[in-house]
Amino acid sequence: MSHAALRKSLLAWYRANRRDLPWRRTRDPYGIWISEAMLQQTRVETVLDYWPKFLQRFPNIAGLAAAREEDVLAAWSGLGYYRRARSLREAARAIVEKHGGEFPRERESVLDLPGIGPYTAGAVLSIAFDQREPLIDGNVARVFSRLFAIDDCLGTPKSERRLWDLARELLPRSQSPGDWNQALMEFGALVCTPRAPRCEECVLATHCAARIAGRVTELPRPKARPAVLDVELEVLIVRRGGSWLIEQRPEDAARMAGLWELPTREIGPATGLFRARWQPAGLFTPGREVGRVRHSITRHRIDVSVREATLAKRARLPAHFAWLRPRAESQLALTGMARKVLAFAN
DNA sequence: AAGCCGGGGTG
DNA sequence: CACCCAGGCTT
Repeated sequence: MSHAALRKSLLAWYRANRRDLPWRRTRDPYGIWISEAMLQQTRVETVLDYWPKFLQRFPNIAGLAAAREEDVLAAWSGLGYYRRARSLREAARAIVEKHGGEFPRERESVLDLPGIGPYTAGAVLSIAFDQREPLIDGNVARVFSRLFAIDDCLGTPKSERRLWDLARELLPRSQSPGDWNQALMEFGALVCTPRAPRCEECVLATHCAARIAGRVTELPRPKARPAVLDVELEVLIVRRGGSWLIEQRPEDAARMAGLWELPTREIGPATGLFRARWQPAGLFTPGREVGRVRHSITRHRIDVSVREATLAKRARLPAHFAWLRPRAESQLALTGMARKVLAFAN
């Protein structure tokens, strides 16, 4: 299929099938940037809940730059990959410092911002500024690897180079590059899906190398995944009035730094994800188990034993403890696991 | 190049 | 269950 015919078919499909997503209703680079940061490794359905609230809370670059980090984390709470939130704020501050508060239009300047890599740079520049910049995300990688029967494992330098070369080559000259990039991603999300792709309704099927070779289900070749680790935790429900005792993770923690969680310790083999014993010792008297909760954090599969507990008499709580008042959850940067356990215990 | 970061939906 | 999602950063 000629590039021209390919573009025509896919753009026609996109015009007829594109979802009406809220961030597709704006041309504001700030809103588009926020959506792209949220969408990193995160499903559209999840972002639908967070994007409007985040924009209401931090309406523009200056507002985000002036915000306290804990407030940005609170708005991000539950989305995961919390470095994205910190980077967003840092990048907003850099834009105020170096670019007069206006989102930069030069690719190199955009790539200099923390949290923005090749994908996000291409997305914001093409969608917000109509620049002829390509992008590769998980969807586009899958579409291309099938369309052109690329055998190399995803993630290798060879396949990366090939994918970006293709993306650059296919980018239309006379049509909106933002629409084209979004058409590719939308097609991957709705038709050329990871499993059970809808080849019967695929407008590119007759020209799909994988389809012609009968290899759709074996492409793309996935990259090897790290082994899963099992973690066993004990989490305490300590009530005072209607409040719950919560504990802040250290600022220098490798993961979820500074976020709030319920008092937690690892029961099984230590992974370093959570502390090994209650701190300080003797503070809690654990009571009965009220239930178990399953959770996962990246490659860790977590089995949580939720226990009621009481504080020792005349306990002196260290400063990293606090009481979470009812209905104050939304204003605090709780971990997703803490939200899950609280919802369960309620 | 490989490992790491959250959390959840889906087949 | 396994897989992977509008990735980026660090080593």
